[in-house]
Amino acid sequence: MTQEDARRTVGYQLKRVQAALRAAMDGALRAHGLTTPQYVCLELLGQQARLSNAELARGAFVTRQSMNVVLHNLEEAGLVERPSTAPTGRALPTRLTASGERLLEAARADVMAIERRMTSGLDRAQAQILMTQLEHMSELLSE
Amino acid sequence: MTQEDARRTVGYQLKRVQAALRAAMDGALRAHGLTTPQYVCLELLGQQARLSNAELARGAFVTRQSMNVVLHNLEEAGLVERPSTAPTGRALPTRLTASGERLLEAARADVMAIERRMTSGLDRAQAQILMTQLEHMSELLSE
DNA sequence: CTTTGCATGTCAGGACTTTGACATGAGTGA
DNA sequence: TCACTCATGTCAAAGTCCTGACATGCAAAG
Repeated sequence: MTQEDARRTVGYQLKRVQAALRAAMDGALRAHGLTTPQYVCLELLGQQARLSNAELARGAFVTRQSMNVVLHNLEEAGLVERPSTAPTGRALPTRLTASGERLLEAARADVMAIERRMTSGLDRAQAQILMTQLEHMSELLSE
Repeated sequence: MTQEDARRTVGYQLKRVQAALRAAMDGALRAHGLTTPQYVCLELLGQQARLSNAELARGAFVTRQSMNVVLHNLEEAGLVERPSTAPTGRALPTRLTASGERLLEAARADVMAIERRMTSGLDRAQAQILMTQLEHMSELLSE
């Protein structure tokens, strides 16, 4: 067994790419005053408004508690708004503010550039296959 | 733009798989009394002994400080050993103990099973291509 | 109607990780 | 020889995140 063997697993390379991606995103988002979890939260809200804290947490793969502090920070910055009282149940549906939408659009441009750079070695068909494979792998692990 | 668009990026699916993988590994390793970072550390040492703390940190994609506490915990558990004084420079080359090797082998079996389950939708050739693509993506992000 | 289960928001506490900083040792070039 | 650079280990402090727990509100089964 050579020294390379453990690094030659899909799991290890997955972690390596994810670490590099996270670092790249942190760097790019710093210019916008955002952290990566904050950006993910804005992105989720940009695609579907009225998401609750718990739904956002699942979408960002963090706990409700972690998303809660992210949400509070975004609210203090005036980027999102939540009703002070729940319209139904306990869920507080969150929305982007106007400045939140503007910041999201600006930040998204930089993040998309990173995504394109990361996948610049793949053509569109390959990228599509890769994404399908990744989706399948998630499902295989969750069952 | 539909609500699915942001989730349909390679970056998002990457994070999703990595989260599922981390959860699966945490669950499997708990039976061995190990955390995922601890296992990664043991695995790196199993393939190449005499690695320094800084080298292990880079291999596990964490900071030196984080790896340092991992190493101290492993040392307390008698799974690794470090010289109290540096043979050259400041680096303290770490080695697995006999019980560390035994635990690594037992834990590795479970982790490999997870890796196989994750990639069970791919044949050997596809898995190889996937790993090569991931390696390339890391390099594109780091440059 | 009651009760049971389930999901949500929230609090407290602890564990883990990082940022920033500093001193030490090795190698390099002037 | 000497200053400079680089990498390493280590300390302090802060931030981040999670585990565990609890109360509230809705829905479904009894």
